[in-house]
Amino acid sequence: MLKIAKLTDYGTLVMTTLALEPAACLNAQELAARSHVAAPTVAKLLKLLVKGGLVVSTRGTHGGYRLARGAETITVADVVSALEGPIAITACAQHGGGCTIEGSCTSRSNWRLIDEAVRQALSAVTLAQMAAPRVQTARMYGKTVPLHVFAARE
Amino acid sequence: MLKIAKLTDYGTLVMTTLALEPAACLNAQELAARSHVAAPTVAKLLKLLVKGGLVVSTRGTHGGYRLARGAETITVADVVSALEGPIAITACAQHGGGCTIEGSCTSRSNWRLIDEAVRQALSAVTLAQMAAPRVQTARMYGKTVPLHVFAARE
DNA sequence: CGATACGGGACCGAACTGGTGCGGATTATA
DNA sequence: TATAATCCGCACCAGTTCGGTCCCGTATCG
Repeated sequence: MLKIAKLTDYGTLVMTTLALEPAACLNAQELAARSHVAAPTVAKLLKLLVKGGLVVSTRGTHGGYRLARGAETITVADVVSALEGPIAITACAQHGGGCTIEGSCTSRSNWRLIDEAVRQALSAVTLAQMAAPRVQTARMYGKTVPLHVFAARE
Repeated sequence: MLKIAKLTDYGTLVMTTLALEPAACLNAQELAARSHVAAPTVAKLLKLLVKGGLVVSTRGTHGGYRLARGAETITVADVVSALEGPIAITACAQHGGGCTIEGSCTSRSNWRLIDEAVRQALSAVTLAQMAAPRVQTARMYGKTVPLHVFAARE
């Protein structure tokens, strides 16, 4: 558990695909084919990524998407934030609401430290690094995850 | 987002409560009162924590719970693992299933590094540290979270 | 024997997630 | 100017998960 959403996982996949061809303007369909993610899902992701300012879109006949910045300047934390909102392990870290039960709340401040550590871990890896091929037989998704998305797609 | 389950949050609260009184054998009701978490929820949490080997239980009339080890040797990662299962940011990290699409899977190995970093972040903080009071007005939960659990419980 | 308290389930409603579809806006090309 | 390609912003749906509650069995102490 404590895992990122599957969509976010797909999102990084799409982003790395995009990072491999910085100059080109790839449309949603093309990105779907290259990343092996279902086309409608890719489209949905791209909208969010545009909204987050990570990719820029071009409309029209030969429109498509490309990274807004260099792949070295985009971190995994950026992608996660764009797709899932601000990174906050605990619910209380954001929206400083009411509920100031200081007495039973001594541990809360420590959560923020953990929060920060996790955020740094995600910020430490850039898209460029993620896109770099590694000589290793990476396995993907066990039985609990729909394989059909990746298997047998052309 | 990317947040731990609310139950896990409560779990750490209960654990720190337990850590404050290592010698005593507190029952579920007492722990609920002290941690300001609903009693049935506390009971549920404790079952999982016992199963995870973090607390030991005593049955009978004056039964209750106490930490299985010293508070300095129990980390937040332990609690999270006990309540949410193994810590794995990405779904593919666990159950090495099929789906060996090496080509489109180059980024997978990098996820494991991030995974490890997050795990270390959670392992770095012990229960003893979480229980240590801090002179700071910690705020808890914004509008999106049920306050009634904490507010007005005697 | 009886009261107390843990243990392991089943259970339910609400919220979220992944995934799909459709009408509208924008741009290049013929 | 007309047409086709493409992005955009929703609304929608089914499945799953999550938080939370309840019940009954079992163990221990007095």
